Amino acid sequence: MTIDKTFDPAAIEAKWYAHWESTGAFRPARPDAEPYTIVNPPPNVTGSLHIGHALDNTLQDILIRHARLQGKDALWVVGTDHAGIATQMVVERQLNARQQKRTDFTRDEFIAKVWEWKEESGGEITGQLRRLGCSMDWENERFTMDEGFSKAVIKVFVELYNQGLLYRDKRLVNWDPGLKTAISDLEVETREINGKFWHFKYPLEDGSGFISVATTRPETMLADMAVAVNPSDERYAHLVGKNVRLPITGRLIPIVADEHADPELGSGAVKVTPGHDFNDFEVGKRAGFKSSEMFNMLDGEGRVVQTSDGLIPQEYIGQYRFGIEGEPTNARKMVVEAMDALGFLEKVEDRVIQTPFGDRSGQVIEPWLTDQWYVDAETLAKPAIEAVRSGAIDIVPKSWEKTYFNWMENIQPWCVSRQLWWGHQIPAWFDADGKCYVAETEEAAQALAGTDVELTRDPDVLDTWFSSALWPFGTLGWPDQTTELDRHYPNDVLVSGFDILFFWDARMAMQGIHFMKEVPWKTLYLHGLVRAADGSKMSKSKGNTVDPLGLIDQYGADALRFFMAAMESQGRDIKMDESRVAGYRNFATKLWNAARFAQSNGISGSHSIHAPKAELAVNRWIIGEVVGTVEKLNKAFAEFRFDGMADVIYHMVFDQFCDWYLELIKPAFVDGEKGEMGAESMIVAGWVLDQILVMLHPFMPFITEELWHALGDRPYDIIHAKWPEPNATVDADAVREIDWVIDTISKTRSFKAELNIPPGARLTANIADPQPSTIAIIERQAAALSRLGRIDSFAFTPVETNNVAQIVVGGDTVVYALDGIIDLDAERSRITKAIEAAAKERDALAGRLSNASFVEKAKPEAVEKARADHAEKAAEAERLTAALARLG
RNA sequence: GGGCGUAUAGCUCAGCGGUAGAGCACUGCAUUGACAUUGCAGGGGUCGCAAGUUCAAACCUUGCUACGCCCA
Repeated sequence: MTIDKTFDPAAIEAKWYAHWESTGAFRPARPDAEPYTIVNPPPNVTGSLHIGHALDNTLQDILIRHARLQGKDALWVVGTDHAGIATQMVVERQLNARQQKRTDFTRDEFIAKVWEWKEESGGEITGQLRRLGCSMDWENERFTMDEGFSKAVIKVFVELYNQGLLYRDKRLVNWDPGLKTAISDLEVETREINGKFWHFKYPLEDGSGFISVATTRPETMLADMAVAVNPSDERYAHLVGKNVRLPITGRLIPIVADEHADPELGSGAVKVTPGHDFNDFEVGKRAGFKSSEMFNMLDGEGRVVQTSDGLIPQEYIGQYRFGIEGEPTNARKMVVEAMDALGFLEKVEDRVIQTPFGDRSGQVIEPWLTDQWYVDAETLAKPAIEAVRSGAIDIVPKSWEKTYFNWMENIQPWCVSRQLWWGHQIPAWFDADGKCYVAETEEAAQALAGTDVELTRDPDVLDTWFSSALWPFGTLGWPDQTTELDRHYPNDVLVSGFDILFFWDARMAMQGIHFMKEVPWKTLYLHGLVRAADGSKMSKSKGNTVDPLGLIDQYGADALRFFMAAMESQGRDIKMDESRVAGYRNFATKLWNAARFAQSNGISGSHSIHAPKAELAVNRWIIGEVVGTVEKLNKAFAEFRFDGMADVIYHMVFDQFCDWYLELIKPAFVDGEKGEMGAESMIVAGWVLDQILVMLHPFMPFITEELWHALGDRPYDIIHAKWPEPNATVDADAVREIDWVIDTISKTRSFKAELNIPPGARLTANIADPQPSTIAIIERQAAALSRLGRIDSFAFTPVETNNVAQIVVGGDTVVYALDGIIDLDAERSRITKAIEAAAKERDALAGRLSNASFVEKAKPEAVEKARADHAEKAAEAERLTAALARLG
């Protein structure tokens, strides 16, 4: 197969992906090999590929492809998340567009519609992950609500309940009045908004005066149950124990002493609304109120309802808590106006208020007293903390450990019930008295309750994260003891953005350790966010998102992937830089053309992963470069340094292989130069190119597979090739020889450019007093020196003229006679600059060496190196000085 | 208020104790032969500021400044 002149990523990407998938290349099919496992963070079934997915999945694919090349039984588990709230919102929006709403249907009808939507429109992202080249095990694609996974979720719920680690409780929750469901602490986002601070006078019951309170939520006074003052606050000591006659409702409430009241803030006295404020709930409990007695004055949408004492005036009932679009009035406004009319409004201040918002709905969260299910996270967190402390889980980069510990050590009960329809319905049934029976099936619950008892199932569903926390083992067949589970749990590494460290990673650690008695993964690799070019966070609302598919269309998936790897340094976000994506497209093109050159010269794939035997220095040298590259790559993989990996392979391909090696062996392929050198170079070049393709494959899977096949008839695809094991070492003699050649050529090019001598000008070189090794090198490398350095010949005699350009290479001074074309002043100034540079370094080293403390205290290697460097620089400066003198 | 991170060439970033690096951008030159999605050569940095530790600091310590994120 002849390689096309132009590299067209689109032409090869679809072809190879389909080939891999249809041949089962992504399946773990090496039962005798060491397993290697990653589970993919399941994207929302409603989702489409954004730039963050591109990063996250590229990193995972690099690790999986690398493991596969190492011969491991690599499994990359893939699937999608049912994403309770997000998916229900999508389908509800569709209904709204047809003037329908969820409640027009029965629960079963609605759920059927969501499944229908999922089958037709869900999972767009799975096709997009394929475009990125991700080698996931699609044949075992999972869904967090598929049958087997649902079984695992129900089992976990029941077991945690039976172990007392999951319980029902009446307490304040974060209630989202937009979505009309409880949400967890993590789903609440605190933002600062400009609000007001209202100061009210509350009249004392005995008519002896007033106590001032200030509040940011005046409407909640309809459910006030106390006024609190600080026990140390002498201004109010005499009032503690007295009662206040609450305006509007006329409720009689006590003045209590509580540390929560801050004497410095406002008047120092605060109103206490236990049913609608987290702090007040605690104050209320300390004041002796049971949670069942606490007043609730709002419904699920944030409208006023009557409190249990029936004291809220009728006109307030049904009013929204505060301003809402399209509503003429609201409870807040009415309370403030009423207090003003009564003469109880002292003043109103502007104030910045920390306000909780639902992260999905954007609504102001209402603390609301309801019955919900809670997981005892504190108990589950303990072994998960220990796992990181002991090193059973290695968090990379380590700096995240502190954040992990800090959160886990202060973890709160996790509210896991949601008032939605789409999700895992909670396996709990209630009898007429509200007694609860938790079991995996209705039959089992009935058995617990007794046959005569009529049961109703809890209508709520579980938090999506409750189910996805089981991903590392639920996808492997748990609770059944499958071979997959046995082989692939614990997973090797989890790759995730730090933004879901608490939401998902920590909860996986807790559930995994609890149910499997082993950590879910040995390494937790956390990466940053991909930011817009200006450093701002990408968001749809800002309109500054970059579409990874657009980048793939423009530059190819390989280029985008390489960009992600190259930019991924630990503990830092990635700023989008399209010019770098373009740069890596150019890199791919470079490789493509190098392969074309190889092919057109009859170079083809090798048959061994071990380095071929080589006599020529250039071949021994490039084999050594491969050895060095493999070592550096292996180290970077061991340390999860993706940027390091990219850097190493990039320079190997571009600099060592294309810029020098191919150029140096060209004479072997050109008639009239050195045809007899060709055979060995062809074999070595073919082998080196193979090693490069394999090493590059995890980063650029498409182009490497294409070139792999273009360069030979292969017994297997590159996706299943073997990671390089050159079985060779770096050859110091070869390195010295090729370094001399490269240095001579570079310095010759450089002086030409600086002296305005055409780069094509062919010159003769003189070395008056060459070292014997130099003569041998020149004999062997004459063709390369001629072709790349434009040096026709070397003479080992002094030149006759003073019109010369001179370069110092190692211990040799190479002199070019340039009568008639050289600008001697320019050459003098060029050499003077070089002398200054060498002398500066020489003197710096001399200064260091003359410092007795350095020689005494520094590491011996450092002293030795300084001596050697000093000798070298001194010799260079001396040679250059002599060269300058020769110019007259 | 607590924690974390970042500050290095015009831009995006490596380097984290022994002579400042890459890619892009910029300047000059080249070019029919793998490659203009090119090649060669070059200019450009008191490594945020200050003090300290050390024979030696971009790198370690402390403080400060600026920016970002997380938690309360």
